Amino acid sequence: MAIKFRITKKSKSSHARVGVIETEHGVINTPAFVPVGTQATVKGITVEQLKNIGSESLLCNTYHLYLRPGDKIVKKMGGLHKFMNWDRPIWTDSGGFQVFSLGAALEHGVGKIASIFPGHKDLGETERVIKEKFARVTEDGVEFKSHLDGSQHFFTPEKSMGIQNNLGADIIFAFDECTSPMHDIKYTQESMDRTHRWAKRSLASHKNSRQALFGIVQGGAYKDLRETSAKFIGNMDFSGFGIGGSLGKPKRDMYNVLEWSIPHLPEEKPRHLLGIGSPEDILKCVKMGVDTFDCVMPTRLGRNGSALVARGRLDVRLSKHLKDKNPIDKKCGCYTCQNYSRAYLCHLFRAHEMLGPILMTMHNLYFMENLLKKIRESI
RNA sequence: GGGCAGGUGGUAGAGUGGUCAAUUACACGACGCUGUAGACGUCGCGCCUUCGGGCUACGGGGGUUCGAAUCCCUCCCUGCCCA
Repeated sequence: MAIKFRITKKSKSSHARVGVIETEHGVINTPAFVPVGTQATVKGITVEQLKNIGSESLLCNTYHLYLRPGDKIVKKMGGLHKFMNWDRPIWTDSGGFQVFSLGAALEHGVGKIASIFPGHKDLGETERVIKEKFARVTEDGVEFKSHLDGSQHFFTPEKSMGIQNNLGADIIFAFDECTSPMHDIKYTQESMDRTHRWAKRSLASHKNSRQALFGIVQGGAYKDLRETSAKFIGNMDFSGFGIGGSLGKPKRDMYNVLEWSIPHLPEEKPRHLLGIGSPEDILKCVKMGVDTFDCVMPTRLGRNGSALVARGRLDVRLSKHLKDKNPIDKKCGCYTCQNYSRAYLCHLFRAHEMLGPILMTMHNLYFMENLLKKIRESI
């Protein structure tokens, strides 16, 4: 086993648990938030800053690093840890999400959590988007066009494993297809069955004993499918499990998905909820038994001017902060709040100074780290 | 005093007889962001509106024309050059 997972405490009032994932590059105390560093960097901040914030691991993306600089180069440079100078645990996403974000998501004009229903769309627009679709799914794998130069590529479970092996993360994911909330049950089931076959192939081609492979539960927002998928994937010899794919339309769908899936996953292995990470969601999902989360939200929001605060978000770009001497949050212990006012942050964003996104990213990641720490202590 | 070039919305700067309330950018205002095609995107940005439209606008005034930001006259202002 490339990792060890120890559950140190279980909640009496919920399915929440406290634990530790031990890897070759150190531990991850769970429940944990995993910052996303798609292109071998958490946008805007150094690994030193990330460590000071307290992040114990980060997640990079197979698709992006395969296209640039190329997994072979990363391998030649000594692997991701050495390449990006991060000696703590790293996760890599399998590239399956890009099948979605460059394929169905573009086609349907939605995210993982749909906020619109079909029927309102202009047909001409839809048609055009489909024509320009970047990804095509077949039994063997996914044919896709690079978003960088339009070149053709083909990912299979074996190829994803090979790339992730070259990248050298501690925890890697099986190749899957992330379905859209707009997919009907028929397509979602076909896709899920295919993802199951891909899971077997991923497992079969996974040879590197230093990496832990996580399987991914799919099945959209359909109860039967989620249960089937959780049982199927949960019974396989993975080191942990990711819950991915469409999480439905309204928010409660997502919680249903977890309620349908988690009971079928082995208790003693870690569970990761892919791509979810708003504070409210994490609070609820931990109670349902999720151990780890990765999400671009804190970094993206920060870069775009929104700070996470106890009450929700605070947009420092707003004119009302122009003369505000207060920090984002007086009680926050992060570097940004210890040293800078809202007025200054507001100014940085208006002046398009890069320090703005940097300071805000630091605040938001600290907020998440602090949130998860409090959650761990409260279980 | 003479010559030349100009004066367009918060700013810069298009437009040079009708399709112009006026391209575009910036600024400004608001909203959005959940395994990152995202330090990004969307919307608004003369006034009023029952959202159909109405009204006032391209330095000021006058004129030509069915019609002027666009052509003519005049005044004012700005910049550059010469004295």
